[in-house]
Amino acid sequence: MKSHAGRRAAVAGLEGLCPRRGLPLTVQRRAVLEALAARRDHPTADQLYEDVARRLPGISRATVYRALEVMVRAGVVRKVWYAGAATRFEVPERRHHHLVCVLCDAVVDLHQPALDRLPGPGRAARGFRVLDYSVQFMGVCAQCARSTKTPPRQSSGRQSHEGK
Amino acid sequence: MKSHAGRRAAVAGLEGLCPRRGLPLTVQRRAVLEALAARRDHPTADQLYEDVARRLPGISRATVYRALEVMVRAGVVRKVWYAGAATRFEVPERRHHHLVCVLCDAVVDLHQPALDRLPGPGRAARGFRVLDYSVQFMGVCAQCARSTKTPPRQSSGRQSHEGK
DNA sequence: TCCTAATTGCGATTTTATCTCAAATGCATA
DNA sequence: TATGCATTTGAGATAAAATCGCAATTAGGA
Repeated sequence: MKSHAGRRAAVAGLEGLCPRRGLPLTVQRRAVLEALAARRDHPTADQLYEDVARRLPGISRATVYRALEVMVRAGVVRKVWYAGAATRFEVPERRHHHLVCVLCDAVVDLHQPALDRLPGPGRAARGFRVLDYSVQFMGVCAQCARSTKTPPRQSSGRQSHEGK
Repeated sequence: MKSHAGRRAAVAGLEGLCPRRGLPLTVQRRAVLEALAARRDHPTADQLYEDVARRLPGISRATVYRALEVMVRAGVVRKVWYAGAATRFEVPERRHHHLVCVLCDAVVDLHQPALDRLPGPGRAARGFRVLDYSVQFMGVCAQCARSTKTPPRQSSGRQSHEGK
């Protein structure tokens, strides 16, 4: 039965899940990734759980959450618009941008004049009234780069200072 | 001096809280805003509650949450990196950007080739390894613009200061 | 100062995310 | 193809974050 697994056009990035020993590709993880790829919006973990549970009855909610975390660290999946478990706030002042660490979720302000006058969203955003914008750079902060024990690639992160 | 905020006394945007009847400026709201302005990071609602409770013992957690919501809608405060109460995910594909409605938190993808080759964060981001970036346009979606025409409670909705 | 609408505080409730640990599974190796 | 072992899964409890309803209080215009 696994011989026809590729029939579904192997979801991009799946192979990245197993760079070496340590990140097994389970049916649950595959199902979560396929469920995510099948949507065109930005589903929450719970929405994905609903989707996956339809194909894999009995799957645990925790498994979906864990699968997403693993895949985020492997770079296969990305968090959209998120900063840890809680919403964060700021007072809008002069234009600034954000550096976001994909490993520890830290958000740091960045002032970069070269980015302060970008073109607008264009006609594709008809009906959307733009009030402001900012650029988000996703990457790995210096601290995480250090605490990550020489990763074989750019994946396989470790949770060392994940708390709050 | 008035063009740019940074003062502890007159917190920028506070006057925007009372565009007309309907958004009273309470001591609690002022305290929340001042607590937020006093920080240089991006605190959570709970962190702000801790800060405010030091000056206003007895203030309710719910009040802090509500004050933040009101101020977000008034444009005095902004949510950083947030999409409703839950984290959202996506499979990273070709470069795209996001339109984010500050009223309903909807996130819509936007493809805009003019934004696909922006300059990097520069030297200010020393030590930060950039993996990807995207532009977030904050504003009001068409749906919310319609339903906010003559709001029963929040009158004018917000003041525009786009070129800030 | 008076009056009215809006806000506050409190506690309960909902939503979202994480944890523990025995049992099951993936996968490298032979 | 079978075997061994580290890793993952499932289930429910638990923690964390956010919201809700209502009576008492307060802000702000007249």
